[in-house]
Amino acid sequence: MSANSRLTIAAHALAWIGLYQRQGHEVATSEQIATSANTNPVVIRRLLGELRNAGLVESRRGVGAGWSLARDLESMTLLDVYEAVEPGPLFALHRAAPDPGCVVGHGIQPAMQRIYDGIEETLRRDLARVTLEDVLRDVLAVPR
Amino acid sequence: MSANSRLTIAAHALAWIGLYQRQGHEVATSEQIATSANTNPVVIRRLLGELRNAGLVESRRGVGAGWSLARDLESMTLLDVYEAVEPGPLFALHRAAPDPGCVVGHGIQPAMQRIYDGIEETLRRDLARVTLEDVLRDVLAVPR
DNA sequence: GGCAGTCGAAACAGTAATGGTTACGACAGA
DNA sequence: TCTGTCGTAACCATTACTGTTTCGACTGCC
Repeated sequence: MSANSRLTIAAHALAWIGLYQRQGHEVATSEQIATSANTNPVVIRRLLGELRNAGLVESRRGVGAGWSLARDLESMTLLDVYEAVEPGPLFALHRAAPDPGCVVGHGIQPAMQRIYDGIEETLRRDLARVTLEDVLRDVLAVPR
Repeated sequence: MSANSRLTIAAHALAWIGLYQRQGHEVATSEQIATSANTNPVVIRRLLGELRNAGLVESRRGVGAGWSLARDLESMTLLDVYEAVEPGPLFALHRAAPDPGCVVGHGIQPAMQRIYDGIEETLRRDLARVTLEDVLRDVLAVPR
């Protein structure tokens, strides 16, 4: 599976903003977050833009601009982040429709779809169990 | 997520071979399976080659050659198929290592990895619960 | 009013995975 | 020897992700 790092980077950014605000700062810049995540500020802005569409963060423009949390870390789960940055399904069905004249070709898509739906439901439950507050706590608990 | 159809096509192929053998045939050709799955025989041979490496199917060469099941459908689970055709992890960590001098950059990877490990474990349990026999039964149960 | 810092967004390149296709050698049974 | 099928390499098109550059928009401050 061609795994991507979007969920990881998004969680990183949220934890970073949360910690930074806890230290008394108003907003965090994409530049700062990009330095911590070792990537490009535009990559961060793109991801945070999706999180803003989902209502997780807010952005200010102009001098002294930057990003701030729209909600408490405690009220955000990894499922919220996942839904904001990962639109597609985990598994795909056939790229081209299978032969409807074949018994297997006819029945395989509903059968697999039902299985995939169940799996995604479990994944979502797992993701919903972890808040960003949990993530930040675990991050800070890692020994130096 | 750039979902692929490898698990779907592999399950399709196995169900097809299983049903075909149940109808009294010795082996199935990649040509037949490709027709049912509406794809190219080489795509099927590539996938079945991975399933053969995993000990799920066998192939014969020469005239009258083709593919047959190496085990009963009842003894194969979607987890076996998943492991055979999907090597990578579900979620990736940072492409480039985050800043180790930053608290978040330092702790984020172990924290996220632990979460991802738990999620993959759940996924594997889900996949292990479904046998290919279940899949074929569900496929045949889909109304025309 | 102008300056400076930051976001917003478009555009482009590089990389990788996936899937489709062609081609051809290897193999084995008739 | 012929034929049908696998085994495999090679190539291409498409797509997604990531990184990068660029420039306009916005806003606070001087």
